[in-house]
Amino acid sequence: MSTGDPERPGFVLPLLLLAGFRSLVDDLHAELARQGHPELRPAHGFVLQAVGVAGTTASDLGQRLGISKQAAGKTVDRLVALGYLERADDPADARRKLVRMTEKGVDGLRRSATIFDALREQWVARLGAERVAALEDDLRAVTPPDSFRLDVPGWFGT
Amino acid sequence: MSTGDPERPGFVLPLLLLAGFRSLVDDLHAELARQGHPELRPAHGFVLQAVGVAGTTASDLGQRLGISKQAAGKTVDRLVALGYLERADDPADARRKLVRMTEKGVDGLRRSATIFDALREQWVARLGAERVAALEDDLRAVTPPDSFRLDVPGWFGT
DNA sequence: CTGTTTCGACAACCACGTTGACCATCGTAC
DNA sequence: GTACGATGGTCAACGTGGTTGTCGAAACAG
Repeated sequence: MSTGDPERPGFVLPLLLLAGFRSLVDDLHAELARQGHPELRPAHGFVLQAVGVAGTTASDLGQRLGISKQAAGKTVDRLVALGYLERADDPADARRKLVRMTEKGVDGLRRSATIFDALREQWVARLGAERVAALEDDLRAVTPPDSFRLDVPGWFGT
Repeated sequence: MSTGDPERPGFVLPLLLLAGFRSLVDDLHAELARQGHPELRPAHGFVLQAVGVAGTTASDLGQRLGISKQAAGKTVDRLVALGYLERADDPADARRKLVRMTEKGVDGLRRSATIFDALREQWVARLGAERVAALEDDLRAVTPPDSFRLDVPGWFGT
């Protein structure tokens, strides 16, 4: 931080983690915008990932993301409006509405993966493959295995 | 991710970074709640940090956090309502309203620092001091030096 | 004294989350 | 076969953390 205060050691670790994450995500979306997906927002990639190629329902999506079914439904609405997802009726159950990726959605997700791979390569180029692998191993060791959620209540919120 | 898809290598790095950050922040706020600060939200710590012991103004705060002065003002409103910040007139400039931490604010910030220190110690206990230091060094090497911002547009937003 | 800049506030809006309520449908148990 | 509980989707109201645009009051430079 730029504030002139103590700079307790503990503060820098979370800040660095956040900075690393933000750095990757910012770079990803700058590149995605260049590749024809300027509307894709950081959270959208996670949602597309959670929808998966097989498709899902809003309720299930909510569970996967650790958010309410209503929130999941709203997010799906936005992605549908942007053309990344589409809804279809489930012939076997009239209550359910299947959520599937469109071609555009698949393209966005595929490009995201490719760009993330390239960004990881940049880290490897700068740090060396072992350091990056060690970083991942260490983070895996200190984070709960189920923490691939994307709830981030309110982001940071509520 | 639990989705049965390719698991491109690039995807896991940002996810791990986020998981590490979230893990620290979640633990921090669980402990802060236990220590009498249940209302403190993740973003608030960064704001208090940015306000600093010297105090500041809403506009300046916005610049430090990389957000608009209006957004900074609203955040200050909330922290004031919670009793963590207070506003005072600037005797030298009738336009400005100084923003300062209250005793409660100082207490919350001090406790946050202490808890973060303890959490870092847990990582050291699990990974060893050199690995944690290496992790920090590596992250510093791959993130822009100015990236201690807390804008996170919209979270992840807008 | 006048014009420009700056600060704080207000209003409208958006993204993303929350609860609570409600209706339609499905599956089961009787 | 029907009544009933569980499930899926949606609507409404709300909270938080952002955005932009406008505006008045105070400061400052000419």
